Amino acid sequence: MAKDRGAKDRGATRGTADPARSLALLWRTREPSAREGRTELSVARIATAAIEIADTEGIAALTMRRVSEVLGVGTMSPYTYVPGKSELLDLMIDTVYGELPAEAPDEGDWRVRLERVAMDNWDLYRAHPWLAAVESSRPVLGPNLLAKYERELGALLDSGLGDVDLDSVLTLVLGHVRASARAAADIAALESETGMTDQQWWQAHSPWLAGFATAGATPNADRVGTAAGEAHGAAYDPEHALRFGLRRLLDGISVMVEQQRAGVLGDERAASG
Amino acid sequence: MAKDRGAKDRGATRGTADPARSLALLWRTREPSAREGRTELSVARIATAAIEIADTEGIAALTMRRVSEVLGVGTMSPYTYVPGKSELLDLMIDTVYGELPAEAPDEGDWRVRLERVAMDNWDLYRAHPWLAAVESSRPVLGPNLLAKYERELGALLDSGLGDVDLDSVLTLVLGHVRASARAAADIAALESETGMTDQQWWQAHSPWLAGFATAGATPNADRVGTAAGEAHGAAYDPEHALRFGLRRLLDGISVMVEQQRAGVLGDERAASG
DNA sequence: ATTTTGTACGATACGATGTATGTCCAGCGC
DNA sequence: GCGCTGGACATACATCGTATCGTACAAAAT
Repeated sequence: MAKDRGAKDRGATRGTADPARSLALLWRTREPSAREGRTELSVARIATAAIEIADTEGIAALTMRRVSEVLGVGTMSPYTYVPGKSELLDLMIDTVYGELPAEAPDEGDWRVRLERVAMDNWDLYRAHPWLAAVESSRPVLGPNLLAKYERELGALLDSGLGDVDLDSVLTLVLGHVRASARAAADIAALESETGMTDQQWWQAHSPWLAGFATAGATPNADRVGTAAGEAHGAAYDPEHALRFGLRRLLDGISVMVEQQRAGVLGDERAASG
Repeated sequence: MAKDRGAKDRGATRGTADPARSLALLWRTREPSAREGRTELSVARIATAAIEIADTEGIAALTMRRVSEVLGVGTMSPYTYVPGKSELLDLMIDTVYGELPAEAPDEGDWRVRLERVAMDNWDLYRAHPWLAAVESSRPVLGPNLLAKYERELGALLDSGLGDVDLDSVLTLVLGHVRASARAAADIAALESETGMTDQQWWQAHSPWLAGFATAGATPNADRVGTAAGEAHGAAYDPEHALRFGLRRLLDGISVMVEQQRAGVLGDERAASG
């Protein structure tokens, strides 16, 4: 009974488990059931149901019991096809990557293409808000993630950057998109949980705050906070944060690309490591 | 028994709960126990213990039972001082903000100062890796967060940017630092859980991957992935990602600052909203 | 046609977790 | 002395992931 647990369970919202099993799952090593008995379930059906739940009810509602319920089977039945919840998350992730455009953007220069790549990712996050919260820093390299990486690198080849910088640039931009998407998903989740808009929330609590804080002690915060709040209609506007940050990033990357072309840039990593 | 749960519990690792209670907690509305009976516990002692646990054992190990155990009291005793786990997280967050430097950086121009602000935040995340994972998009404005915001804005005043852009710039840079810190904490957690370095992990699983993937189908990914892995000694190097991204961001922000000074920049938000 | 076998599926149960609830007890004012 | 108040705690419950083991049925073997 309950043999060597202890390191398990905690992977609840963490998309990474035994990678060999996840890899086998993602690349569909398992033959589609040699004996062909009664096969109500399948890896694909389970993944689809799980994605549906996470999309519509939020990642917190994604429990194995709920998945089973949606599929109309017993609680433990999905475990025949999927080793555990972590592997299921890995599977969900690689599955939705498959919804990205199949071709690398080919119009414009690297800057136009990179912006396009960023917005494609943004759109995917909007379609599957749980994705940003669940991606791991040690991703399981499924077929669709591999294809995604290949495609996105392809969009940057004409920048003239070296391979290492190529990876750094892509990681940086996609990291920004992911962070914005995470924030957006957080806000949406909070709004549906609390039944209050961000704006309503701040309005409801600023009187409290005013009561506690010493008046005039934080002039910059008061002034800038108010200005930002009014400009965005909220304390934080994810869509604005995305575009604002993307513009600064692309400008900053342009500086690097031009330095590189002018031969000015030595080996930058030597100075930063 | 267990009346209207359902919207509770899920706040497990989410640092936001009933904000009025959190605010009252953070600003210490509650008098320090008028009756002075046997007072073993206090809000401060609970917060300190919780931070200690999260620092040394990871945020996943932070349970109410563990907190009570460390304090040497019964499981439910902390609830006398703290309404719930979410509020405790809010309290922990504002408490560690208090460890940041008390004064705004005053050497150099805005760029030097902003970089300093970024690195101060980075250092805080290194000291408390759980922080990056727990900060909410709807933060509870405790005294230390308010002071932090005031101080960080002060470092940027000489940039000549307008109030709204000031907030956007700060949010952008701190978001990058936080994302890097989150990634670093993720990696560290994975390494201690799995007992494997990122590098070891990739080396152990690249044979698997090679077996699945079609050889030669993804040349860019293969080449760039290998190059990046060798350059950083891992698939992802958080410290490098932090510095690389910070440089691009500061370059990009410089472009904006100079455009602003030259009067070139109209109202950017009109075009992006 | 009958037996065997392997696998899909499910019922039950366990440990972990947040926290509601009711109780006990120490110290205070009277 | 006596009741009151507020701090501390033991117990219990719902929910979650999942280990374990039993059942039923289709394909294979006879």
